[in-house]
Amino acid sequence: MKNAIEPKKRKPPAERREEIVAAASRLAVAEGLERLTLRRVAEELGVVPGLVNHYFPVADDLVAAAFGFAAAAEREAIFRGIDPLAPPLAQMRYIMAHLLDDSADATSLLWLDAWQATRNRPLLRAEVAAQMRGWQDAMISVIRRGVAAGVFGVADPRRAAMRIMALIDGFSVQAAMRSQIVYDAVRDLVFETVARELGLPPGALRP
Amino acid sequence: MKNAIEPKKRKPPAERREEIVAAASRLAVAEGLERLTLRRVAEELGVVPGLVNHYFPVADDLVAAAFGFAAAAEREAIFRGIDPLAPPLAQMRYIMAHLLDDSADATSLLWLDAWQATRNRPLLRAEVAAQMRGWQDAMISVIRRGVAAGVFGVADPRRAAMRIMALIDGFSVQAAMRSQIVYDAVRDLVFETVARELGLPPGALRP
DNA sequence: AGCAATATTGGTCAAACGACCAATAATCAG
DNA sequence: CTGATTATTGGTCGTTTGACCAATATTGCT
Repeated sequence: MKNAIEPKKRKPPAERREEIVAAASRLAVAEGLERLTLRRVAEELGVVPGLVNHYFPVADDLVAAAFGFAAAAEREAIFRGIDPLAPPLAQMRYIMAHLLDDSADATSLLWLDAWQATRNRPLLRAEVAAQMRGWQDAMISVIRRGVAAGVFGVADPRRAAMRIMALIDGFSVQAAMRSQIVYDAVRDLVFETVARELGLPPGALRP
Repeated sequence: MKNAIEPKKRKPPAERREEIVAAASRLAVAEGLERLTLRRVAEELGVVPGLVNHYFPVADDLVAAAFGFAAAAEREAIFRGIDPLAPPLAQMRYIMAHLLDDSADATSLLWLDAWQATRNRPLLRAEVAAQMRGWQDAMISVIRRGVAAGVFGVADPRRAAMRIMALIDGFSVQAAMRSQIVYDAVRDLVFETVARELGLPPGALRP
């Protein structure tokens, strides 16, 4: 019984690092990138601030990693829920439903934080750009499948995906203002415009 | 010659207050809302930080006022440049050209800052909401004029304005990422979609 | 002219932050 | 088993921030 309060435990570096990023990601989603500090992450894990600083000598690295973790996790969760055997229209409807869900609020705020913070954090900007590319690639492949199946009338899947993502970005801004009236109206706009972009009838994507 | 360096001058409170807000607005546009602090504003004006604090005992008030000033100034500058005798289509094309101009970068970044900062600043959120309403109202009246003249095919001007503004918000996000390729593609999307929203041919608004 | 009001100064204060560092102890290689 | 490595601790340091305050000087009112 050397230390009755807390035995000093040591974890393999890779595991500890992942643990830190996960905690930081949780904090980022819950309270925003602004409040993501070394001290808060350390407190969340029950370790000393210096330890977090040991793994992330530059704080911006941690912010970028936390955002990347959260964004990738959410994207993968959505795409993991897709039935690969479902028709492309159903797949697209599933994606849109989750992106424009009421529960997407926290994610929208996180993205908004990230876009703003890229202004002064080059590392975060690279990570945000990478995550946006990840979304775009995923969207492109879904569109391609729809085109191959003959249900989407799209000439250039890549450009269509870019336009759809831009629309959803605009939706995130509205979500941040928390005006339910605007929120619903813009959601309708996104559903309609995306449907039109894919050569579908106006209500084809609405849940 | 009591003080050879700087004579202590006193200005009428209203004028001084306006001077402070103007300086803060300048700073907000140039460096972002993040770097808008009492000290920087004071330095910009050549006064002591305590003086700024005297006029704005709560710093959030100054941030909200600075954003409101900048946003209102830009909006009024655009609408003042509109020829009231020009046909509605030309008016709309003028507005869109200025909103999606390359020089709109600084403004886009300011709005992005503001949207993000509403998360923790209720006063700023109210100001942002007010400015968004201002834009929406201005847009509605232009649309109404076009509808009255029979050149815009719009059923509900209010909803059309909301949708158009949401599209432009999405464009601001892309502008913040500074990827020229995406930037141009999204600009095309906005031009096309707004034209479609107003019942115009696809290229009607492109400059 | 004299007085009240207050704009303006100059300074302090505590809080929070990232960065840094020496000391300790757990882990692993030889 | 022994020594090298390094994860982890606990603490300091300088910076920046918003807030606060007493003292002073200017303005406006009577």
